[in-house]
Amino acid sequence: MCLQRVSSANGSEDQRLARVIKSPEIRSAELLDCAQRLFFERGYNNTTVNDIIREAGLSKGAFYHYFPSKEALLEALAARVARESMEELRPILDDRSLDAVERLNALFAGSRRFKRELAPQIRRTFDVVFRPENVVLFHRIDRAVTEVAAPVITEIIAEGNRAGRFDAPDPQAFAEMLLQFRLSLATVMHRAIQQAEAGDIDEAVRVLDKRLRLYGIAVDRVLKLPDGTIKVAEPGFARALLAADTS
Amino acid sequence: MCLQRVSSANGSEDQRLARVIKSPEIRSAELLDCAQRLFFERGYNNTTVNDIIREAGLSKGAFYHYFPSKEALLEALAARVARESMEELRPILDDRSLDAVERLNALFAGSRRFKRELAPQIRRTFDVVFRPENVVLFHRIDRAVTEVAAPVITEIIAEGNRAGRFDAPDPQAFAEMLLQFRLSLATVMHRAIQQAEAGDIDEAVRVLDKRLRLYGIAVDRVLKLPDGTIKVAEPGFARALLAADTS
DNA sequence: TAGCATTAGACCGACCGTCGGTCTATAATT
DNA sequence: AATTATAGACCGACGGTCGGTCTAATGCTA
Repeated sequence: MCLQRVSSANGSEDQRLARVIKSPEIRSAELLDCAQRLFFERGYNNTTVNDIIREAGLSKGAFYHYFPSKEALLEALAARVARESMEELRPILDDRSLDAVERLNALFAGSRRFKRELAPQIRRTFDVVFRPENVVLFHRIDRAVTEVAAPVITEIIAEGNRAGRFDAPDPQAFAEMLLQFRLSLATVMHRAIQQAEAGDIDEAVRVLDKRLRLYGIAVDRVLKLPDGTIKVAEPGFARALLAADTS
Repeated sequence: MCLQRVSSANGSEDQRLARVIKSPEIRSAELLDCAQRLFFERGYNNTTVNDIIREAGLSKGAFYHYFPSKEALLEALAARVARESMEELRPILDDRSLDAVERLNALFAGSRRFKRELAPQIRRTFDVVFRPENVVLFHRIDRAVTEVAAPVITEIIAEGNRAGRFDAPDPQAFAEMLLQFRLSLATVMHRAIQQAEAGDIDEAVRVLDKRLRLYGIAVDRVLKLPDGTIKVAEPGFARALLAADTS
């Protein structure tokens, strides 16, 4: 899909790019694909526009035909990532049989399942994205995710309030605060990944697992639920993520 | 303090910078001063090293004699800001007469007082630092502040636990989570400032004030305190900040 | 309807300006 | 003499621009 180079008519190696015309949707999707791979591998600042177009097999001009700037590409990528992860969880949001607590738990469970399935890739990505020098990348994706998730969480909290399960004075404000809260895991996650990579997997698993449980308790408390109601941790999850083979 | 230009020995105007030698402490402090002003005015990415040395009145070579990179300068600046704001609150931390709840409230009150005193400047700075394109600046300062504040908050929580006022399973983890929590105010703050600048001061004040109260409640709940125990909001504070004359 | 002209816009890549960072020379200090 | 602090010319990388090319679809003519 990436990196096409064409030999010229005379059969000798030709360094020039062939002019290949594709539909704009395909092209921009390909650019996003390449950008995603590279950004998640080396970070935003460490990926040049030239890297991207080399991988995608098209020219500078073409790139700037599709995106007004490198920044804009990042923005578009963040939006796509946010949209896709939302779609991943769609079934849970549409399930009419769940009450607010069950729905929150199902959302956490869903994103755990997703992470387990793609454990090696996720771990590598986290390892890059949570690095301090990659804040820009991290922050843009976070903003995009928050944007799509906030209304959804707000609605769940409002529903929980109506059912008398939650006691959240202001669903929207609480949704925003809870979403902010999840970022406290980024640092912990990054530390754990580093530690695991350094060889101390057991300790890393222990710490991460504990923090996931504490995070769940904090969420419980903010919503006035009994400690342990919201389940963020899960036996074996931390280990599955941290011990994933990323070679 | 910034921008000195010197006429040469022959009395004629000399465009070259004179070689002025100062003690390293002074020099690096001056560089940090200039950097702080510029970063807080235009952001990190929008301030070039040349801008800084022009303002500070010294050469490229001298700059790189003191700091190995622009990044390192930012790091040092963040550390200084964190250290200074900590010193500002030192009296409260040293006050042996306060219990844990009182100490937390005193810390919030102290940082409110600080912000009120410097309202115009603080508001302008927030307006810049909370902008999405300035995440790097924001994040570095946040990290530095978190680093110095975490042990302090951990100790307060532990003390509150011992006194039976808090119920926080893991003081350190809870300290880190609570510190993370404060970032939820950044977005709100930024929105409010924008709104105030757009003219709708009353609405901005109302929103910010409400969010400060809700933030306090969230903190209460995480620590298992009755709603309203921790006072983050204060009558007139939001207005003092948002209506400050920044012209 | 075959053949030609026109046009939109996808695409190319040389080039440019900016900016972080380096290097050599030199002035002051010890 | 050696070391430290400075100056500022210079470098290379990188994001972004610009003039122009190529192609496929559309319109027009005979």
